[in-house]
Amino acid sequence: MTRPKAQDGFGLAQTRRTLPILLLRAREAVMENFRPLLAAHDITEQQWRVIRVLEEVDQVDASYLAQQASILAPSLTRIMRTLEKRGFIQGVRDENDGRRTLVHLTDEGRAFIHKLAPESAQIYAGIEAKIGVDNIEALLDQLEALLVALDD
Amino acid sequence: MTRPKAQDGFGLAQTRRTLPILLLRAREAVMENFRPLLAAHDITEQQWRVIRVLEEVDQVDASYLAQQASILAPSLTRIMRTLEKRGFIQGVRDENDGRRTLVHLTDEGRAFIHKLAPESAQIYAGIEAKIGVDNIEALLDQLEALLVALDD
DNA sequence: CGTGTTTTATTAACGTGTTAAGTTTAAATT
DNA sequence: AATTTAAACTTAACACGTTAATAAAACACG
Repeated sequence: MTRPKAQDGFGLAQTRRTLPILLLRAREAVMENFRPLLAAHDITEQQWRVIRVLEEVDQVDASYLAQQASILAPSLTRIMRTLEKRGFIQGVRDENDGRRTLVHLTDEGRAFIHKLAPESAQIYAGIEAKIGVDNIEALLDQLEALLVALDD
Repeated sequence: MTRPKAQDGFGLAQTRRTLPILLLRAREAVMENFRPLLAAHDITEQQWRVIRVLEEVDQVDASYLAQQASILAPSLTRIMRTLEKRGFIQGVRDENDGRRTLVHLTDEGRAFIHKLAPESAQIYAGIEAKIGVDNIEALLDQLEALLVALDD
């Protein structure tokens, strides 16, 4: 027995309670907690994602990096330029395949991550405390299930 | 008994399984389904949100509209200019409070929504079919709970 | 081989996200 | 009533999202 589905008169669900809106707001509510830290260190959310992915994988091509960080290729091009200017990453042309750019973190980039890591982990722990670790795990499971279900 | 938390060596959760990334990817996976429809009618996701909110409320001030559509004020200023040029909305200065702009849908804007509504509803139904209505409802509940828990 | 196709990445163009600063109008203080 | 403070936008500046077009390298295969 499901609850009645909230709709208007012509088939559209109310905007308040739809996946697009609630996923957007939930993400916004989560990110709000990280913004002060990121702003204090002059790094954007996307740049932070990129170097964190690099910290986990060492050396990868740009396409894989874009996919892992959920960033489109044109954005990654710009972000890499910024991060390279700042000395956090380095991109080198792949010898075996001249089309590819291999990217890796510099020591400076790694040091930057390690500098922010404790506070970042603390912020995430704070979120876990507010929501409940089990609730978060359940939510993550459902989100992964959604991705699988929608993966054409 | 919860599963072990996936972490790296210094406190950060793996990027693959965190709220920011999974909320982003889930939203992306959902929106992908709507993009063809929106593109075919030359309207952005955000513009569509704005006029859909207006369809539900009749006449509101810009601040409330921005909040309901989850759009920041500067973006809404630009979006309203676009939608007004296209004849879908109209903004009028509030007589009682000269700072406010009251916004309402035009007949043309309403007609536009009604034109897209069936296909939009159909797309959402397709998503519901893939994920399961009960799963979606459960997910929406959890997202709303997250918003409440994080609402400082 | 050489030509056509695919893949990888970049550039271009435009719209939105985000923060900060500026404007205009209301409200609050004194 | 005059000044100050707050509220509701708007503008500006820069970064990212998104699609389409371009460039260069690798592949396919006739």
